[in-house]
Amino acid sequence: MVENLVIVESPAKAKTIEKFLGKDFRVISSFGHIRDLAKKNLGIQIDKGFAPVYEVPKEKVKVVNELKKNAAESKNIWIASDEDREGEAIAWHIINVLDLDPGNTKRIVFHEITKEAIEEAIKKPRLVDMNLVNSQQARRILDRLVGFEISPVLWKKVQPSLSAGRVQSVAVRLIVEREREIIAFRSDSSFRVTAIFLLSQKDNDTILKAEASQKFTREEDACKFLELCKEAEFKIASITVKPGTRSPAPPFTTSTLQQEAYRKLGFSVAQTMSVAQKLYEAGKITYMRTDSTNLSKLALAKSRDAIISEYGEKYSKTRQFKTKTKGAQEAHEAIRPSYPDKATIAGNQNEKKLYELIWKRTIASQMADAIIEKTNIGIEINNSPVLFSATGEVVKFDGFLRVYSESADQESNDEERYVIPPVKKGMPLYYNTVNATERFTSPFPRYTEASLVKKLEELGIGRPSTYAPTISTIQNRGYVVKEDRPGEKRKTRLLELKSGKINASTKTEIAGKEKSKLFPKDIGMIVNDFLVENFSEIVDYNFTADVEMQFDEIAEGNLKWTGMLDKFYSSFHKTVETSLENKNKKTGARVLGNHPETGEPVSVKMGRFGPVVQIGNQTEESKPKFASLLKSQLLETITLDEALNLFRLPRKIGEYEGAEMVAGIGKFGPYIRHNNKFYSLKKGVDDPYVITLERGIELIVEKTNSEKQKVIQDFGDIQVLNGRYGPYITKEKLNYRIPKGTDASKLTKEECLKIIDTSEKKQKNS
DNA sequence: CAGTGAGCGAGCTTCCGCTTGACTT
Repeated sequence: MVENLVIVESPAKAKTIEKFLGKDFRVISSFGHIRDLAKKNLGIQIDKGFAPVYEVPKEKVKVVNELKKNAAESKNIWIASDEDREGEAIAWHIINVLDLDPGNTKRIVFHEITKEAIEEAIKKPRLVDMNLVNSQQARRILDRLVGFEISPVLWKKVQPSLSAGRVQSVAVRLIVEREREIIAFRSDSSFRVTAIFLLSQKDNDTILKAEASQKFTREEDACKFLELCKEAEFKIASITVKPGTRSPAPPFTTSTLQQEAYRKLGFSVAQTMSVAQKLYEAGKITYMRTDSTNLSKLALAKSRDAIISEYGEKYSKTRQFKTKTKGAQEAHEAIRPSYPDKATIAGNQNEKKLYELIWKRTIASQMADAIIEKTNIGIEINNSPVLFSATGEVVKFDGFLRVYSESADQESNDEERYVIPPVKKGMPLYYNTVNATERFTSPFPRYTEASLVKKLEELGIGRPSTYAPTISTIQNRGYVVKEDRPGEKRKTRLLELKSGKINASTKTEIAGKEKSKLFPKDIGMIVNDFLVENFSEIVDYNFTADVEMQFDEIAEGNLKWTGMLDKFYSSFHKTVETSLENKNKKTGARVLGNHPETGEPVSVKMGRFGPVVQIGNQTEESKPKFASLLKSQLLETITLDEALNLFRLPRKIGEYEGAEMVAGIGKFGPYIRHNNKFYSLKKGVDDPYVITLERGIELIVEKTNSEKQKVIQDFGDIQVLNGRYGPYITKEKLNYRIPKGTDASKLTKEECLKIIDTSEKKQKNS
């Protein structure tokens, strides 16, 4: 018999707590929820007051048995799941599934994993709070109703296997609407005038960079202004110095960690979570799924010590940050190093990098403000009312900046902080260069995974444990895609005034280049439009916030959960039925115009295998012609010309060795086909619309040669091949690594078999 | 690996939030 059994949600937490509590306590984990609505069917008996049908999922049976066994061996049972509505529900499910006595099972909570906090919690056990449990049940059931009633509508009206939900559908909506803003955006340009001034005509080294207060829409006006500058006298008219301070950002929550790890380390949201999980399991950081910016007293004290010993007393400033996020439940601490005195850790590169980021952010949050001095200098011109101004910044005391400063989402175009040379009012200045550069306005940027998480968090949609999975879901469903886009060339004009001469030139720059951004796909746009038309309430940006207010009321005991669901469902279910009334499917169909030669209608729509262009209609005599859209094209924006162009491929380009050569664009990009073999065209070099027979032959020869080099040794069923990462052995479609330092060209068949054998054994053991 | 665009239609797909491994490459 064990005196005390403590049940927590996470096994890593169990391990830590067991150390604090000593011999009389055994600590085990439930691994999160142990029970959920039935997987099959709805799992809700709507006509019986929304009675949920709970079941222990297959993968949780083992855990549940383990919990039962331990419970039977223990005198006192303490349930220490998190203090939020999910945690409360977990406690309630445990009591039910293990058949414990609700009056005699002790519910305890703590927000930080410190000895003090746990001992304190043990002193104040309470009972399970049924109001909180009911608010979780309302949340769970509402999500099931929304997801499992709307998704089947999509299967009927749009395509099978699609999905909709309170969280994912809003995430898709954000991306679709942003894309439409970008599509509708028309760029403007204007000329921005910048100058480099010299303090004396003799000294070329001390310069003052400044910008004109006025921009010019037309090139002639910019040019006229430069003409004035050519003759002008410049003088310093004003100097203003403003002191200011800058404060550190709060310690990391899941969302801010994901954002910073993306901006500073280039990690995807999923990658950040997986590395953080490793650090957590190794005891190096606190829990990584949190919405709280709170630090434990212990962490505050340890950080303070670390700062004072490393940087001195004046760099320390203990702060506690208030969590501002909508709907935050604050069951945990912020994400911080377990031991703030350790600036670095052992581990792989990514673990080290992420740890250091967390360490810096935490430490910086406990450091003094930086003291800044901003200087603004006004420069007058004697022959024009336009002013120039120079701004500079001097850091008087670096404070937290010594360790860390937060990155911004968009790289700003402004030049980095710049130190103004010593100047005096009335001082004359001499221009070195004055440039008028054409600058284009840009639309709102597309979302990255991380900036989407930020936006969702602002709207109070989703939870720390679901940000990463939500982003995967909307990509897996094909609603959105994360990719790079090359951008387009654009011409910009540049006027340069130097040594009394104005020089005009045209430059090309790349506009709209994107890296790892989220783009909507046609099916995402179609589903979104369908949901906005039929379920505007659910995909409203405020829907979650509205129902969250009601869940809070339930948790407070002011609202009955079944009543809340009843009210929601009666109107929601009506919209489900209305949405099924319209017989037509939603295909995103759009008529582009008529074929210039045959006059047949040309249209686009979502077909069975993806978006297609169609020429003509199905009649008794004739079948329509079809062509797939390219990956970069959207149903919504494709033009008649672009659509017709798709029918020019596949294209015969000639004959080679008695067989036809054809150029086309396939699933994996542009190709030529010859003798039923495919050869990829070179990116940025070849174009399937214009590629010639000669170039095609070149590509075929090139590929055949490299294939020849690919086979190093051939023993029939076993081959030694040259791959992307060097030589390897292949047998029955399985690949094996060759030990380092082996000469692949001298391997015998026996040696190969030996390598295969040992590597298979290794795999079995690991 | 790279095509297809209708055809009978059974049976399946799907949500959000808690937690980790078990998988494969």
